[in-house]
Amino acid sequence: MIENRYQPAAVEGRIYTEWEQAGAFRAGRPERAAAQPYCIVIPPPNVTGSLHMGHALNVTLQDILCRFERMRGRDVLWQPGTDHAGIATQAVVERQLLERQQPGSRKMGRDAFIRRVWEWKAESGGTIINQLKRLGASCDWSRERFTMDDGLSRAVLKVFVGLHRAGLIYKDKRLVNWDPTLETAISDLEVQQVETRGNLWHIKYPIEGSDGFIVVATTRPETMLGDVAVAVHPHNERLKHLIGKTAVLPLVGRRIPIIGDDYADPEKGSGAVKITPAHDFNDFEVGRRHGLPLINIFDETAALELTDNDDFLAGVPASAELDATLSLHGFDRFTARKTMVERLEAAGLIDKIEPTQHVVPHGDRSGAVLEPFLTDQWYVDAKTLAQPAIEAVREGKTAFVPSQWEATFFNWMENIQPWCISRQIWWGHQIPAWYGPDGKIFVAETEDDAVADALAHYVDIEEVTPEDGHDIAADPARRARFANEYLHRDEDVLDTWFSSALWPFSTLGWPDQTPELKRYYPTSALVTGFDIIFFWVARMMMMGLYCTGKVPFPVVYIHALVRDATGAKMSKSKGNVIDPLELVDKYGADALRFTLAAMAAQGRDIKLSEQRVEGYRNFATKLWNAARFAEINGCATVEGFDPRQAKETLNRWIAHETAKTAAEVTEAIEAYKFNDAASAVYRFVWNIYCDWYLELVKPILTGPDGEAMSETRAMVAWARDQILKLLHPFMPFVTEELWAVTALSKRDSLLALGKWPSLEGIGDAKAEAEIGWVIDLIAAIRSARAEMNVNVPLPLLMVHVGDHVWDRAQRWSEFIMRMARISEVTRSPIFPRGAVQLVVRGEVVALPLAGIVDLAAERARLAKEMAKADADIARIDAKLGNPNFVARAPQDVVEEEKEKREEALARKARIAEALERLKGAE
RNA sequence: GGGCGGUUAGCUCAGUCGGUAGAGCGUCUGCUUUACACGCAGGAUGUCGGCGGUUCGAGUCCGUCACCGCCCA
Repeated sequence: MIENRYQPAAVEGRIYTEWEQAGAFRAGRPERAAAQPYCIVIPPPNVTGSLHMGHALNVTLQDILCRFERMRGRDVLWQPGTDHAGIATQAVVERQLLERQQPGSRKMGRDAFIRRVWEWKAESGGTIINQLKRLGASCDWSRERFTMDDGLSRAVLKVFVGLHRAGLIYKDKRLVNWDPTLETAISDLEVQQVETRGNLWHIKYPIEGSDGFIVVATTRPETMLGDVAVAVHPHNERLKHLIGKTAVLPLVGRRIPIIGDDYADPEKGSGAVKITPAHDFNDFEVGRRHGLPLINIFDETAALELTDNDDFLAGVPASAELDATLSLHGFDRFTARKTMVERLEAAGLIDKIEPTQHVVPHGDRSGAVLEPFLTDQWYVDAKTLAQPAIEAVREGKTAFVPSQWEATFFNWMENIQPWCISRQIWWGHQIPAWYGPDGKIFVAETEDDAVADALAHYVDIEEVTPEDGHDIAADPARRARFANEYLHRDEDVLDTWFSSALWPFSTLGWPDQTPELKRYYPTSALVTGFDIIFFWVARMMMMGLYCTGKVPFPVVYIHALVRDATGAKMSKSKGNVIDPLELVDKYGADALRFTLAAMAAQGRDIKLSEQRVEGYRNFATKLWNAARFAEINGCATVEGFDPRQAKETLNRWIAHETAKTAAEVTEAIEAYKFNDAASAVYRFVWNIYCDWYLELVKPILTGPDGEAMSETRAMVAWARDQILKLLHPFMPFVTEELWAVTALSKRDSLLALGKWPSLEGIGDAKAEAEIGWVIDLIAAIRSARAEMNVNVPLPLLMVHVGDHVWDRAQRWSEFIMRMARISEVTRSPIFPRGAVQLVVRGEVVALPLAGIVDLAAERARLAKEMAKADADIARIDAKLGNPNFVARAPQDVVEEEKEKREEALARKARIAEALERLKGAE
């Protein structure tokens, strides 16, 4: 006997093990060799990660799709894996070293540190995978990949070298967003612009050969040490006469030109701006336009670097002022700012200090204030790669769902900037570039290839004799020595997203033409959050098209972000994450999954409420008890049972409703409307199957044995089985468990590998009409007696009804008596005095309540109905009285309104009669 | 500054051909009805943010304003 409560904690682990042991999630199961493939690649979570609500939503939706397609018979590959997450992981391990008071990464050295990270990955990298399993994710774990696996790393090298040869990866010296705490460059996307309160310092720069000053306004006075010019707008009436003159940079003594450039907005600040090309993106452009030098005044940690800084000292005469400034060497930028402002104030060079609100770039990982920094970095020519991706979306080869995201995608792709892909950290794919003693760069997939290229080059320029070149090339030991002595590999690693961009095909074996690649690529859909459209989706599109010539997926389903109570994005650094596993522990994975699916309406963020999860836990219990009811009543799956052959109207009706629901659920999942699918199956299970079918079926199941009983038992079990299937993608654990425990003999297969209901052609409008009437009648009686507070059993009179209605009433009398507490159903030609009138689908029935009923209550009830009828009539009359409506509205709409009017009038007349009779009863 | 989304019942949210507003939770009333109190039955609750327009008809389309949020600069 089934227990009366479903206990998720006791079941989920066991069920998951069964799935894995059966290889249920394995792609390429032999019996599906001829099936159509279906493939989703998981957005690889960080190995550092632990499951948060965003993962839970993301994984639930993918699992729904995968389980759905698997049940539809397709050969499903849900490709799992994790991302090495360069900066994040390196930071975690470094923090750990610090906490344990062990030597830091720099002290350990590169190789030791990387070994340390691998060790860390080995011991805790599996955490997130186990958490995904707890949610029920049906990934093919045998194919789990990691972005730093050998195979994937090979793909990375191949793409890097290929893009470099094609001129689409290049090295460039330009300003990058520099994170001074992580001491690495980051990409534009990793910059968070934060609205910050600050000051606008107005500083007076003396003008050479006069007593005058030009006042520049800046939010970053410390960068003035790198100033190379002052700019004013050429049309600035007040200041344009200064163009061509020279200013003397305070604290330094550098002579800098005053130039005309329309970047200097006359309305802003003082109208004049200092130009610091090495420390400001806009100034960099201004400097380039005017051929100005670049003076970098910071080191990698954004501390001042002044002594021995030739650029800084060039052309600056020695002075006490300069010496004082040089003493700031090594100061942090913010300390330097404070000191410098004090000195300027003392010198009377601060014109004013204006409080201001401005945006300051911060690193999204470290939270540090970023510094525009002049460095050599590797870039991807994203503009070129973006073109085919833009085309593909425009042509519909890849569609976003909801489609509004396409605008976001285009907007970014059309304005895309070069992608800085080098990072000055150690954990990641080391850039396959080797430098020769002359600075020549050799990019190759292996060191051996680089050596070969280098030898060819140095023979070519006669640094190495052809004979030596030949000898070195022929001898592995000498090649290694040559590499060691003459070549130096680039220290940097690639942006994590570089390898993620290859994920849809690198996980399938690319660059080898593996059977998996052939079968599952392009994948079938991508499911992800909008926050990584730029980071990941766009880059997969670019790389996929470049490397394989095909879009990596035809559909990108963009789901909502699960936000915290204030609507802020949940993130580890903010510490505002809700732990989904706590909810799983408390209510079960199925309840959480169903909640997320039900709330996954397109285009809206999710604020999760625990009450909702509790409600769907109750739903699982309801389902559980429905199965228990079936078991108690001997309803077991009948092999080969065909619902189309059912004779009982009630059974034909539930078959009809089941088929309708199956169609709704199927259609909704196909359209990625997970919430519609969830509510359709919820409503059916609870409000149709449990509330009505199982209740109506009770007299049959407790009645005498016979054909009706056996057919009904079979139908109860059949409908339950359909429910388990329809619900399985949403609630895999409880449905799988019920699939097993409700079986008399072992089922053919696990439910996870079961067949999705395909119930076309099961429909019965007549059954629907008949059972619909019974339901409406019972509801009307219940409502009336509740309103009048009558609990005793009552007879039901069918008042001057036609024969076929009477027949129907008799057919269902037993059911009506049971469910509406009716003592007997009889036919009456007249309406008895003092009876309560109900109208159900146009037929009048009466509850003889003379002496029982509270006349005042009944009068009130009728008055309420009368008011509603009047309101309906008034509304329809207003419509039909409008000649424009009759003339312009579609004919069927007008007809419908006329019918409604007739119905409302008839209703009103009956209510009037009833009120009349009530008077007679008094 | 540019763009996007939101504003619907006390709360959280559905409502994708324009045709009399829905769910869950909460709330109120009544129930030891032989699966389930994580339950059953019944009830109440909305100038669909404001204003204007299109239309026979607008929560739904257009314009505008307000507030909230996000993305980009």
